[in-house]
Amino acid sequence: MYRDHTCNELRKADEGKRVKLAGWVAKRRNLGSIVFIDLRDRYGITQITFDEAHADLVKDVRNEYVIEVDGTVALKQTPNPKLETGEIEVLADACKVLSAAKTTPMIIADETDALEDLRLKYRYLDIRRNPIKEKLLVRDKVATIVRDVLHKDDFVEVETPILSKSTPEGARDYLVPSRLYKGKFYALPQSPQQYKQLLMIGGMDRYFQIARCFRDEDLRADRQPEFTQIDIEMSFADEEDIFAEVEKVMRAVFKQIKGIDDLEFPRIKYVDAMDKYGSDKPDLRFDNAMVNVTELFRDSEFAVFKNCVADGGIIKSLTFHNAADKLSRKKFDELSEFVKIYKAKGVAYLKYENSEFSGSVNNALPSAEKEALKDFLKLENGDVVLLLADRKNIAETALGAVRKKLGEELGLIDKNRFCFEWITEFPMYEYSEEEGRWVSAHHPFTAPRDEDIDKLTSDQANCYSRAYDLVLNGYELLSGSVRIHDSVMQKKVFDALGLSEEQIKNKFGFFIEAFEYGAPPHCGVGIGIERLVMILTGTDNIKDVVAFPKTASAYCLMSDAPNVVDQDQLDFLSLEIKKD
RNA sequence: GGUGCGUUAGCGAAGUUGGUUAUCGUGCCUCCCUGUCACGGAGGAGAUCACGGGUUCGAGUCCCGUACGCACCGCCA
Repeated sequence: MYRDHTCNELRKADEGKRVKLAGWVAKRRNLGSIVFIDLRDRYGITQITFDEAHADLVKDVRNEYVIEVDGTVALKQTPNPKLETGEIEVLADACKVLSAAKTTPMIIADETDALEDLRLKYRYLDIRRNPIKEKLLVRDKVATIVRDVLHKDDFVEVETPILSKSTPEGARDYLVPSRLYKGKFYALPQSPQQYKQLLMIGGMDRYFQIARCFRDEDLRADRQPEFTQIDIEMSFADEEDIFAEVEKVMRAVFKQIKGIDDLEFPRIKYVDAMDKYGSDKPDLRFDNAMVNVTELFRDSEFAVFKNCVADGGIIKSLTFHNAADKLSRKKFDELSEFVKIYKAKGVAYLKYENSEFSGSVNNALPSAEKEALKDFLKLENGDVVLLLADRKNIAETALGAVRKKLGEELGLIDKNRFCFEWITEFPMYEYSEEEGRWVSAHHPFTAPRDEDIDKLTSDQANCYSRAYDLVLNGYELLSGSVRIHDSVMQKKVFDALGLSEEQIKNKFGFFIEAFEYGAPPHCGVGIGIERLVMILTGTDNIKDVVAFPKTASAYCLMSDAPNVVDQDQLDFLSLEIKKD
């Protein structure tokens, strides 16, 4: 036996007790003939004291050595309120080195000066630090709560294949070459989508899985190439059923982890979200909705606005109260540069202070137009109005990005709030310039809105679906949809996507066939567990909640994956590496 | 695929208009210290300034390219 207590277990009441602890040397403080060691394990830290008679025991012990210590619990002369075990120490009389350690390349403490790339290279050391360790513990807790809630509601956890079939129409797949079938490939699942729908056809009624998913696309601060989804599917259910179940899961998670039990789940249609917030995942922790002011400037004396409207564009406004003295000329210049990222030409602004206007378009706009704007937006002294004129989607997206940026910079976001919203009725299709055809906005098994069924193949641009997202604090937490369970309707969607009989058969053959043997109405979701844990733990970096994450270029700094393989391995797979 | 920022002892940073021996903090090593908990004090070691090329009498500093890291746009059914 290496230990009979953990490093966060002993308290005042244990005074005099003989104990055995084991862990890592977090810190060694040598005061001459007395030596203090902070012993660390997963649970916490306990101070071990080696007095004059025993100091020699740890003469050669250094930071991060793994040691086993015997001793007696004693009260500290001066307690340390920063530690849970701060009132006691263990007076050691024996110490055994279980493992020596080299000097670590980074300081292993809550506050480390190491940058992220070094922390990724030595991730196992980083995991010893509380900030990372605690996030992994929260993640474990979330998974436990989710399993608990869903099991109580009769959901069955079923594992689906990792070696699966390449799914066209979507993200790039990670491919795995087959040895037995020369020239053929498995694909790692982007999500268990088709399998879970087949489970519904298999009568599995209520399914869930904590499922690893893989997408070979470029990364972001909130996106990894492999990630985990709480995947749920329900039969004989529609939006109301799945929303209720997801809300139940979220309430349980936030109650047990955050002690919060007043969550709300408002619903916003996709078109309204884009109109008001310029995003399909708006952060509703602050209001500041955009307002369409196109009509006010249809006949504007300001040519830029007038021409924009004449060309079919729109003008969006965004107001910030009491911000006139907080936003400088320089900041607006910066914003005008910022919106160019989103292909907008720039952003204009007006300040209304002391009942007077100023700002970039103050001179360009006649008083009457400014007064009309003031009345329309009910402007008050101290207000700042940003105006962006452009094509509809550019104006919405660019000003929406400004909304998010200034919301953060002006401190409008209450970090302690958790604002959910369901975004509903996403477009059924998006036009792909690249492919020159309509593609599924969600996936081709998504059901259209009942009232749009006649638009499926005739008016793709105005056809909306029964797809939905759950957004939390500006993050897309989950996506889902009511699925098509009718072969005839499915055929129509494939037609709209321009897929031939042949292509349908090749790409989805087995899946389509299954629907001919009795498919129940069903719907489901996939909840991104990393994003949920990110928000619960207050980080904006997905790597913080993944044990062994990849870099922004999908590389593992610790293991150096991906790597070159032996010629033998390639030969088995009948693969040849093409020279550039 | 694109844009921006970054790369200087183990780690984190400074380094001015290009100019002598590259600075600071921390970590590491040695010594001193019986109540520390970011212990304290004294001393010491530790750098091909990411890589390749160029400009220059002279480059950590300026220019070009490459690699890597980060963020964003495209992408992510």
